[in-house]
Amino acid sequence: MAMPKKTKNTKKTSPALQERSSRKTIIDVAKCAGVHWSTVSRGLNPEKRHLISPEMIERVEACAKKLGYRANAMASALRTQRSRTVGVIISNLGDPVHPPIVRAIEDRFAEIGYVTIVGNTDNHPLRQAALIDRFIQQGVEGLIVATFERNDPGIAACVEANIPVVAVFRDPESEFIPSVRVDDAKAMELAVHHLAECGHRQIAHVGGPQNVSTGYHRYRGFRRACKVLAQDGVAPTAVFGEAFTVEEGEFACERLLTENPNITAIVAGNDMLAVGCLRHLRNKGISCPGNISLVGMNDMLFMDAIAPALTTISTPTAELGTQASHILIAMIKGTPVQNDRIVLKPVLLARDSVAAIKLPTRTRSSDLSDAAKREVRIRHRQS
Amino acid sequence: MAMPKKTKNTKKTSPALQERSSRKTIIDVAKCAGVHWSTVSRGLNPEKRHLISPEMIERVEACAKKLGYRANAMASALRTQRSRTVGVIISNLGDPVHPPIVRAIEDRFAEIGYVTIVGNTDNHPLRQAALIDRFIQQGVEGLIVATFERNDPGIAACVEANIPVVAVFRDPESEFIPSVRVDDAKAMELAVHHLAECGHRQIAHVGGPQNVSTGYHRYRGFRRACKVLAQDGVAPTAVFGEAFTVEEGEFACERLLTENPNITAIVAGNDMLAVGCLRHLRNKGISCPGNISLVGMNDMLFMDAIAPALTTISTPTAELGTQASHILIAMIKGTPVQNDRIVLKPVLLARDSVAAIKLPTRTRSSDLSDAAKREVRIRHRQS
DNA sequence: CATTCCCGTGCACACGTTTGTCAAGAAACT
DNA sequence: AGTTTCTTGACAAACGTGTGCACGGGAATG
Repeated sequence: MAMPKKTKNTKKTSPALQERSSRKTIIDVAKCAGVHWSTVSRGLNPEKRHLISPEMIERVEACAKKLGYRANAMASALRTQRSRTVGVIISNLGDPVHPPIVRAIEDRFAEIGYVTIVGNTDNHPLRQAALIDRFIQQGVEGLIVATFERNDPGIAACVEANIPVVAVFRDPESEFIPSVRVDDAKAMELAVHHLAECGHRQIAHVGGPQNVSTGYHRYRGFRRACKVLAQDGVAPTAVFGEAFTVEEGEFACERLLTENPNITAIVAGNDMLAVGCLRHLRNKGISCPGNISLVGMNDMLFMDAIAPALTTISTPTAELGTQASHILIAMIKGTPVQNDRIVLKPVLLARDSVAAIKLPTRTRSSDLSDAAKREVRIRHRQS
Repeated sequence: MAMPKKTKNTKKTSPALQERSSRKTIIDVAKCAGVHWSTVSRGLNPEKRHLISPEMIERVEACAKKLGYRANAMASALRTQRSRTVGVIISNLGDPVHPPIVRAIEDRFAEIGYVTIVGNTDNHPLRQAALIDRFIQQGVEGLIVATFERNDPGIAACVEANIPVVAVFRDPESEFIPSVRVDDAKAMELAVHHLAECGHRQIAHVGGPQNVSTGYHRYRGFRRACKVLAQDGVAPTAVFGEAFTVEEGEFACERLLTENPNITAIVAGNDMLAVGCLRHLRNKGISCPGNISLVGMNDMLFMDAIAPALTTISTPTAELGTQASHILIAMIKGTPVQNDRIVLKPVLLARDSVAAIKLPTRTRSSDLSDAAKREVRIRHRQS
């Protein structure tokens, strides 16, 4: 056979590869400009551009634009080991609390030319594990995780893979993981104090799952606040939903009211649960705030438009995402991060779902209102 | 053997590269299993696995697991020209219509091992262009875009780059771009007919921007429906917001009512605009539905919980995302796609923001209710 | 004018995979 | 037993880019 043994540049590549080869490479640009492609690489890279003469840069850029050249991010990532990609893991984009967080993260990383990939776990631990795996495999430079449970085993996989991770919205209670969250316990204290000020004494908590830090800390904050006010006759009760959903709130509220028909106020662990409570109350013909007052948490979108406008604790979701991004960016750059345990302050938004009731005997709301009152802003959402 | 002349694998790589080198490669696995790395590659690749003996596969897999090997997606993508990545472009994740769409897309692509990257444009055309550019550069295999305007120039960049694109939620009016959307005109017809049935004759449209297909088609549908019912005395009016936001709805509603104080019903182009209208009405002390009835569109989350519960046209957002994903997956695989112009049916959800008013003279609601009535489902959201 | 220095460019290797080709060994058939 | 067929693993060439190193030429200096 007359075939030479060195048949390198023949059509060895599979047909599938050729199809998309319309994409221009650095070599095409070099050919167009009549220079070596390494020169093109430097001319197009802002950090190495100073090595190249200005007119050469101009020539290269002109050719690149003419050919519609776009650098191949995969090749670049492979060579530099930097994918310019971060991952965000949440339980469910459909939950209105998450989109603002993700939005803020995407914004911050877009600013530095990074791309954001998202994944939903629906609170399945193994789906979370699979997601983290896929993202690491994909080469993410960092991860922002909103689904960590307390002492989550999934954390191990991340630190083992030596990839920067920050927890947002939850407290992983791990010394290795920076976190950004709101002061959940404080939030519940605000709610309880507000209700006590309004004369409520039989206060119940409709909480979320206790294996996630938000549910746990909020319940603790609720109990602590009640204990502080025990001298005033504040008596706590609590039921828990299996998840932070409207349905679970509805069920939990039903259980609560059958077991404790005499409560006058509910602190929900979440606006979702609060909406569930509201639905149950409406179904049973119980007036809110006429018969029972209700406080939610997070101030999700439209919580000021529902009936009754929900008194709730606002959570700065966008700020959460922004702060988490700042930390992660610092970690990626290798910059030392000064404060990696950020706890934001919650604010009570007094609206229409809480009513004052007549105090039974002595009135001593004055001394407990002192500290609490400063935290309260009576305002409706403007934006 | 003492020092071969081949000293290639010396420490030539920059220190930055070495840091992360804790990551195991296919070579580590091969060394562990005592075979050539090509064998490892095939043993781990389901499609080529049949070329390898079962016990060898087992050995390779054991080593891979032992070392915690994760294939480098970037290298794989570079070699195969397939990144297993898709991009989703929306205007704003903070708009409650979008998250369910994105969620559905992420789900569908996760099923086939793909990763989803998202980007927000805030309706800036150049930000959209930049985003498309970044995504293509990133090597996405396909794009789902929810921000195309009518005859959007950004489409050109996509088809030129020879990358599959499908438009969702909007109609790009381009022959090259498959699309999945709801029948906007039909939706407005449902609304107008419903109002007419309830006795309304002075019906106004608070519409969105006319350069986006949704705003445009909804206005056209509104006008068409009014024209059909002109014999019954239905008179149309219209004002437009600059964007689909609550604020724009508020302003538009104000303009509408100062210019046309005698209207009795409003068809909003969007639930956001509807909520804006509601806010203006409340501020002015105008009762809804007492004085003015209101119909929204999309049935965003909590639209059944606001006051009054909003009568609106439901949009199957998740279905939108799912259908778009199916089309895009087919395009990526190269499978011919049978129907690439999907138009889903809207459904009217009658709730509390529409009230019947006494008809002025002759009552002939019977004949126009025949066709319309079948489309109406009186139900409140269950989930 | 000769030497030194520096600036700009070209060369070649490496990043970690996938995959066409091929040689060697086992099995099966004549 | 010899030959063919089949199985299995090894080899090496890419994918497109970044970057250390070497080299060439012009300017500056003695």
